[in-house]
Amino acid sequence: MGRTPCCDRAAVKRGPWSPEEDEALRSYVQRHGSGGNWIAMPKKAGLKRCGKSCRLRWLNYLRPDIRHGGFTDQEDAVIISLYTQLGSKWSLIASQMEGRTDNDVKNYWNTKLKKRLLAAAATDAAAAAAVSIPRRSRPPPAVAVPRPPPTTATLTTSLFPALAIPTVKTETYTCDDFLAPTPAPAPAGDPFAAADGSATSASAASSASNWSSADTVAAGEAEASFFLLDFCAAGSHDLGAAAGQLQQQLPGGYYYHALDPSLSLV
DNA sequence: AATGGATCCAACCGCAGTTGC
DNA sequence: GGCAACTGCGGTTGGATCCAT
Repeated sequence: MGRTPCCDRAAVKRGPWSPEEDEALRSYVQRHGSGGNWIAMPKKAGLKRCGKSCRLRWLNYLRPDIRHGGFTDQEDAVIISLYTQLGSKWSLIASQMEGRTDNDVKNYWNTKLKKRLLAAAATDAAAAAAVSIPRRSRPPPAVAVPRPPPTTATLTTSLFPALAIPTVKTETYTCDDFLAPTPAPAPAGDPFAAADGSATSASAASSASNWSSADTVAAGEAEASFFLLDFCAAGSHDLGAAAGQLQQQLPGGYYYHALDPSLSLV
């Protein structure tokens, strides 16, 4: 037995909204709210629309606080970061971005960001092949550091200081945190897979990360890891400086990190 | 100017979770 | 506890627009 339809499809209008319908919906919601009942609302507002359609139109288009298009680089970074940590939880991601809807973020990811990541991953792979660097084959760092036990601490970063993201990391980072995980085979159909068939950091960004640090997502895969490894090996524990240098050395990449300079490597 | 492919994004669909009876 | 109604969400679709040829 199928699910009861939310409305009579034959009796409701579908497709693009007219300016008159928009105005009717806007004025009704602004005067009365949705009344906690989107199903009953269209009739009260004089609209021949399904309640779900009204709700979607209001949330995604008519709400006064919505911004459309023109995503900034900072917003790109936030989306990539949150996508890596949360996966396709578009509503959750959008809730951390002022004036953005889940639909907007989802569309932006699917039409632009994902392609940008794909292109960057391809460039990355070509560059790595050109210099014949054995990826993830370096010896372990000389610095032996104890890893703090995982917690559910709130992660505070410079880009979204008040964002409470469940994370398995404490706020103390170790050099180990900047190592890419053991290369896993890419899932079937992974567009970001490396030439050898292993998953890349972009794979992770596209399907929820398995990186050990929530803040080094998609960090240019091994290049970023190696850089931070060297940084640690050189004896520096200044995470803020590491982030800055990494950004300079791998410009225009798809990596993202919002390392809080107040944090430090141990 | 015509056309066909690519891109964008609003809107729809169906499922899962929540709520109230 | 069971059921139906409702809400919220993520995936997908299709029409409009853009752009290259």
